[in-house]
Amino acid sequence: MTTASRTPQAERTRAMRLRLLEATVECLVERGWSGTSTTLVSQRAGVSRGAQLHHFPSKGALVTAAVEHVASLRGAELAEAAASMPDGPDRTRAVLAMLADHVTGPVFTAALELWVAARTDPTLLDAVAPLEQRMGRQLHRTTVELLGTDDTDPAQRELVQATLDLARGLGLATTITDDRARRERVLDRWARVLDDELARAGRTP
Amino acid sequence: MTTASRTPQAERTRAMRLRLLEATVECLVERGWSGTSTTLVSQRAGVSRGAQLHHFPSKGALVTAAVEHVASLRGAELAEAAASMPDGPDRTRAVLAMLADHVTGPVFTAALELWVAARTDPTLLDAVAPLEQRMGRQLHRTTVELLGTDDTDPAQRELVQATLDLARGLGLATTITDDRARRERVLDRWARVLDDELARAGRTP
DNA sequence: CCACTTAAAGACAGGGTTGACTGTTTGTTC
DNA sequence: GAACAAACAGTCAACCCTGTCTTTAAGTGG
Repeated sequence: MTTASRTPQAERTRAMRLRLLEATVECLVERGWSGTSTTLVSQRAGVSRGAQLHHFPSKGALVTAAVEHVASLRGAELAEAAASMPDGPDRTRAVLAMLADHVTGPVFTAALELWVAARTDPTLLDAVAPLEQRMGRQLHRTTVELLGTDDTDPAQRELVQATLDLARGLGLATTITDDRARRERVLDRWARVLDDELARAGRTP
Repeated sequence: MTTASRTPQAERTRAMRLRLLEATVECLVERGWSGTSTTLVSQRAGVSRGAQLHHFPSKGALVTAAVEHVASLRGAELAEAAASMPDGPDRTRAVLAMLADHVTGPVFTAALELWVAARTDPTLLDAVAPLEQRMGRQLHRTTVELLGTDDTDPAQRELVQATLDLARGLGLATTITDDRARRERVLDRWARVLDDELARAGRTP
């Protein structure tokens, strides 16, 4: 027999790849896109350069995989936050808080780096664009569900879209100047406006 | 004589620097931050590497100067747009259109690249942060003026801030997926909501 | 007209990055 | 257990990027 194996190769592979992907994301967050070299990633992951190139033959392959990894992280983060959403009058504000947490966390930061880099890198764009679209839709759907809006009504739909764009904008602003107080004030205001306008547009909570 | 000079040195210097700065911005827009090498910039500007390093001794100096150049471009762009703002009921929508044009143009794109790069580059951050803050304030002031809001009223102030953050978010979204129709719909909706809420907050037009 | 300063050109070294390549170990399959 | 394939390790060459240095040209002021 082939005997029971001590350490299955599939397992080793998975672990190796995961370490590399996580190191890639860390580098992205700490050093930015141009500061993320394959050498640095392999060092940080504690993986030899040879092993790295075995699993990801090029930087493009590594980063593309990292993009998907980030996407799944984002999905998980989102689902988790959505699960523990309180009911009551403060629900709208809580949903906005969730969005704000999302766009001020490391996963969004990594995504932002990839996003900006992809703008001028066709290869990367091919990998990032569809994923971003998918994530965008999922975020929209989740938000609609949490807010209890009717997505077939243009008014409500566009208000949700505006909310998501606002969140993105706040996230971007945060990367360079982290003014939490300002962010909170804007979100407080937005929550009121949103409830107000959604009610007017005929939301049925 | 002292004689009248054929080509004054001051003029030559100005022209040289301007060519380099514009080439830098072009590179930033077309190639992104990591694709912007000093060599490429000098080639693109039609300036020898020696001359480039004479005017800007380091990449940091070049980019810092480019940041200021971008800032002044942004300021000019803004002032120009603000000057030709129509009166009447569509004024709010026109202001939003101006903001949208601003965040979808090349100058914003270049600024975005610098912004993201500065996040992980202390030297660059020192140059970018104050300028960005200045530009942010100017944009806010201009918007307040154009919308005719009372900036001492928290509600109106926060609505303006939200509007600017929304614009930033739309600009960011545009860099990767340019969905003009969606943008227009969101802005149409937001114009209505904004007028509505500003009226409620007591704006006196 | 001559000393002086600034502008411009281009070669060069040092450092870093990527991916190809060779060799070694470890699991898998017959 | 022997052949085979996959995983892993590390070196190396080619390349690019930055910034220093030397050299040449051009404008300026006495």
